[in-house]
Amino acid sequence: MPESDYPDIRELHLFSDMADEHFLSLMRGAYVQNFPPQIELITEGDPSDFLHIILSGSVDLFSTWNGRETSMATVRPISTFILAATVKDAPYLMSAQTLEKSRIALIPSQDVRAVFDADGNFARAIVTELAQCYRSVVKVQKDLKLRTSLERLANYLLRKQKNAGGAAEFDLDYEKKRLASVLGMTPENLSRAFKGLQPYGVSVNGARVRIGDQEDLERFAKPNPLIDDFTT
Amino acid sequence: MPESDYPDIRELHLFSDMADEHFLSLMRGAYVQNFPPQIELITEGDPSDFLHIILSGSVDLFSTWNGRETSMATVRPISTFILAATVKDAPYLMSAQTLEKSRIALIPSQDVRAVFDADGNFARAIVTELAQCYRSVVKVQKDLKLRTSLERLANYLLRKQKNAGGAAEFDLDYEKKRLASVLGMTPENLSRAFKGLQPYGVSVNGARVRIGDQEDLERFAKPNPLIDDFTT
DNA sequence: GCGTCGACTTGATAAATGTTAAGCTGCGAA
DNA sequence: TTCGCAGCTTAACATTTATCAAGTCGACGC
Repeated sequence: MPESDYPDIRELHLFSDMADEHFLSLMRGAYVQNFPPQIELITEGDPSDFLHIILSGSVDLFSTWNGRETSMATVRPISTFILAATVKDAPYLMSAQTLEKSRIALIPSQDVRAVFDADGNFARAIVTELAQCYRSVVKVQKDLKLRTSLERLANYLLRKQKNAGGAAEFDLDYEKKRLASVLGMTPENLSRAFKGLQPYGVSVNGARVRIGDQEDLERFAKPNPLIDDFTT
Repeated sequence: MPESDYPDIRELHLFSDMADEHFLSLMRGAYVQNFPPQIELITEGDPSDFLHIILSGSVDLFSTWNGRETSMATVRPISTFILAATVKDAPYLMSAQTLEKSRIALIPSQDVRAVFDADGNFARAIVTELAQCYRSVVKVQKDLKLRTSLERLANYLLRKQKNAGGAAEFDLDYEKKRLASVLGMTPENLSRAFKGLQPYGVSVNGARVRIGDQEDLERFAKPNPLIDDFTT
């Protein structure tokens, strides 16, 4: 891996507290690759040979069963993914494909496990990261089980709006087909759901969303930090 | 905590490799309590003051939103729960209530975090535990998003059967109302789903389930280790 | 400009799931 | 024993969501 990439990775919470010696040993075995869009990086069920770190671009994590497919999450820079499979030395549970041109660092899983055994700070950082991941998935599960698709969309839009600094207008950051899959519905149903939110002041034009009356939408969506706040 | 409880807890993977000194310091601050059935041990949103370890009985983890409630998981001895909230010092995401008379150990969260900082072996054990929890929730999410309720029930029954040693008959281990909630459906729909599995040789009498033709049911259920095998 | 393609939308219809209400059944208390 | 109740089932109906089939629209290449 080019040394110019070291600082970005070193800044990641996961690597910031570990000993230099261990960090360098991880980096020596790692390499960086550029991938075009729509490349399948990982296939679920395969052994977890590498811990992946996305440096630029974006990656979709998805799963399939019996001819069906669903999008589980989207990964954006700079973060790792498939950490749990790496530390457990277990098969990947999700597949991964690039959504756009992406730069990705790959660290051999056995190196990660070796350093994890040797460096307590690294182990502790992994704990924090995994706890975060776990809590995020629990929130998604609550979202899926407790809300209708209309409510999921409404809360999704409010979260995006918050991310966009609270602006009344913002852009969806991926295609609607994928958004539908993330929210656990069909594209057709997503179209209808957007219509269903019009009475609460939501309008859409392509990828551009406008929330006319945030309070009105919130009265309907009833956002809850124990489901919608992914920072805690 | 009575010293007679130490060995059971010490055997838990989470505590088996840590230094004696640290284990004892955790136990000194801990205590054990017996709870009657239907007692709410934890309320979601509360600060995570204790790591809980269930020594006997069983505990339901559930969540609520907007007047709705869903069962997220059931915890059985001997294991910990609410580990992620403890290590992150973040609010509980789920509530917990005893299903039956239960004996539960409580370790102050701040003690866990302190020992976690001091003991690398403990930190590593927490990583393995959290990775396991994370992967389990991902599997549940795949189950929810990729399968219909009939398919979820069919695969649930096959998993239970495996747990029961492959016997053709076995007992459901909690009431159907709760099972319905775990599987993400209403009790009425669960009744219909059991009927819907009759053509595949499933019969039910109270809590007793009989799988007449396992292969036939498997042809319908299409179980997949990346969803249904909770040991990896 | 023209055609083509993919993303999205729309409407009609079907399937899955939830809701409401009623009734059954087994069990424990009076 | 009888009553009352909780858990479960059933049936009718309502709602939600998916599926299928057109149809619109805009981007792109030729």
